[in-house]
Amino acid sequence: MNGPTRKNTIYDIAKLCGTSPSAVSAVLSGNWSKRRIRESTVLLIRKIAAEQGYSINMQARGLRQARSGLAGMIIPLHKNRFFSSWSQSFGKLARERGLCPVIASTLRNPAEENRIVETLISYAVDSIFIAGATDPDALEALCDAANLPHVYIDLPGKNAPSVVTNNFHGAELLSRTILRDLPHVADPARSKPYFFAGSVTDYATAQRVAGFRSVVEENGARVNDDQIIQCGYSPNSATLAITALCERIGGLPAGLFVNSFTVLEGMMSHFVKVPPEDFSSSVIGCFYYDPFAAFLQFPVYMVWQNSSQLITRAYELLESGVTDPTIIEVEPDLISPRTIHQSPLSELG
Amino acid sequence: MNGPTRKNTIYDIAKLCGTSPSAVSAVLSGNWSKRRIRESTVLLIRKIAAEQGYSINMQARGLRQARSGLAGMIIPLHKNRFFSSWSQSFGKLARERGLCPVIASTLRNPAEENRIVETLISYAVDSIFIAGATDPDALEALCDAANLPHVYIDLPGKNAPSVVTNNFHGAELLSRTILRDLPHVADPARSKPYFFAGSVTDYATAQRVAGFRSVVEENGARVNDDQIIQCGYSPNSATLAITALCERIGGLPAGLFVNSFTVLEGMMSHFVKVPPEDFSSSVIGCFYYDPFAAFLQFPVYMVWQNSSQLITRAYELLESGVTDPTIIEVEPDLISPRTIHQSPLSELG
DNA sequence: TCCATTTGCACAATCGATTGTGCATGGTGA
DNA sequence: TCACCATGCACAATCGATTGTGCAAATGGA
Repeated sequence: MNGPTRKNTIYDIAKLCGTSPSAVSAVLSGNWSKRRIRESTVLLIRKIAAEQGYSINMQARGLRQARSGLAGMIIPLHKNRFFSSWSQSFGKLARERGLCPVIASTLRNPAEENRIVETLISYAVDSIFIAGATDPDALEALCDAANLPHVYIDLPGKNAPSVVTNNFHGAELLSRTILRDLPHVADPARSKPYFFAGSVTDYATAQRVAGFRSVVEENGARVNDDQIIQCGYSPNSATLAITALCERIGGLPAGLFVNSFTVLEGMMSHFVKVPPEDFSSSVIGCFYYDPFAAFLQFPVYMVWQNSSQLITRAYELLESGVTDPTIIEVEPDLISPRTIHQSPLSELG
Repeated sequence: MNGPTRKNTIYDIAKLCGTSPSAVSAVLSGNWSKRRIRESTVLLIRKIAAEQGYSINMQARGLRQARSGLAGMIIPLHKNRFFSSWSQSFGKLARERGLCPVIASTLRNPAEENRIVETLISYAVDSIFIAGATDPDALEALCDAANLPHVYIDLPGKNAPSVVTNNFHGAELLSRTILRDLPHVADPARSKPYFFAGSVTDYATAQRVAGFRSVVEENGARVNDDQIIQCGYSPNSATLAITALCERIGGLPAGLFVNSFTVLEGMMSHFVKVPPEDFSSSVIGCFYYDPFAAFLQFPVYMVWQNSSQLITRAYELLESGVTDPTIIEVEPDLISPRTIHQSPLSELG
């Protein structure tokens, strides 16, 4: 509208109104009553500011107030249904609080994780949500040095509060279902449930393996080492791993506990070569929910992790000022095959 | 390490080094040679700054330089494979340029779109990528008033450059495949291909319908209005729409062109009730790629949109200083059923 | 030896907001 | 009439960086 040359400031508005910049600031920042600005002045300043399309410079405000209004979050990846549902909730809650969300992905690269947290600190974010960090302790040190409130999501940190999915319960739920439906197979090697783990050194995976183990033992059986298969998280290695297993035991196992979405994705490349009828002697569960996985050629039980709860609890922790390493657990849900799960965000598709 | 009370500034570092703050600034911002700072001084300042864990205050720098180093992007939704692959590329390229990505989701709400762009302007982002806006012109006005460079993604704007998928070509590719494989069905109502459109007022959808129509007419047939079904984008309404169509024409149509991921998701609720053998007289294509959709109970042809190219081109436009309403088109690829497409990002799973 | 450069910084203004303080002005009560 | 208080602002310092300018000391050439 005005001049494309420069954005206007409270000084410009003040000149146009015939008032001082401090009056403009007081009016536009909402504390004009504290400063006893006359109502007519308030209206005038508001009118002129609106006419001029004034927009506050948050850098200047942040500098003065030592509070940026930015809410930081790091996630491993945007391009992932799981993490992106966290960002979605995070962004929503940030906006509701008048904050501007800054969500950066680290690509699971520890060096990049550090750099990104440093960047967020440079921009003076008021808090950080750390989700799926590979080296939480290093980030912890950075945040502590900068005196920056932070909360861990899904992977607990040492000296700060965390919100995690109750992986043990979720794994129990899924394992019980698998064992309940476990078809009878004569071959002992094929009659057992197998756990495709990605990597058991992950916090979440370790908890899930524990839940799986507990349910198997509840049923009077035992879990041998060969039932826990660590194939990493890349689809390719998952393809190789399931192919190798099926060759070794002479077919699909009676039960499959798949720990991750990418592992299931990789298995698909093997499954398409399996005759459909073979799936009738196999029950598959995945610690992950996907609407298409719900409609594959064979039934898949899934676990849905409540991302909205996860983020809501994390904000609550932050706002309650907790800094102890409290851990809050959120319960996941079991989703039956051929079910479209209606998450609170699903209508946004 | 030091005091948890306050972050240290160039003034603190200067005091510790016995130099002036301007020397510290020059050294840490990299233009110490321009300012003829002695090398020994450079090393000293760097050493002390590192020891103290100094981190620059980007608010102060941005205020002074009138350049924040923030790269803004708005998308409708994080929780969507499609948009999140854009954010992934956007974040990567921003980081490579030393920028901090700020990606906000608008939930397709025009009011929120406006508020978010205003917020980004307040934070003085250096540029904005506008993806999937519902009201591009309103955002255009805001950006123009703030003199802010911006590029449109996937949906062209009026007065600024845009990068879009070549929806016409993509639709031609998919339509040709559908028509090539179209099974012979006696019933004329069932023998035709149907286009499930979401809403034809969308720019992208209109282009795709045109591509579909062009291929059908190339084959000497015509597209009747009842072949273009506008069912919105919610899974629920898609379920109802496909159910209604199948009832009306007495079964699955010979060809189905599904315009969107969420529409396909909604159709699944109907498809699971369809006997598997019925799919043999039907060919399905979807303008969207999903690894699980690649392995459904029936074959689905898919179109993969090159998100990495889309974003790369957009950065190129921005950096070349183009402000005309140029439109750059990126070619999509056809993906056959039972194929896992290896996108440049897929190894990150 | 002396003037002219060059070197190596320090000083102070500046970006645009917030905020502590101070000061006219007007009204009120004694 | 005068002291006194409330009202309605304006002034100036401040946040932490950048940057134009100035100036002493060192260096070099004649």
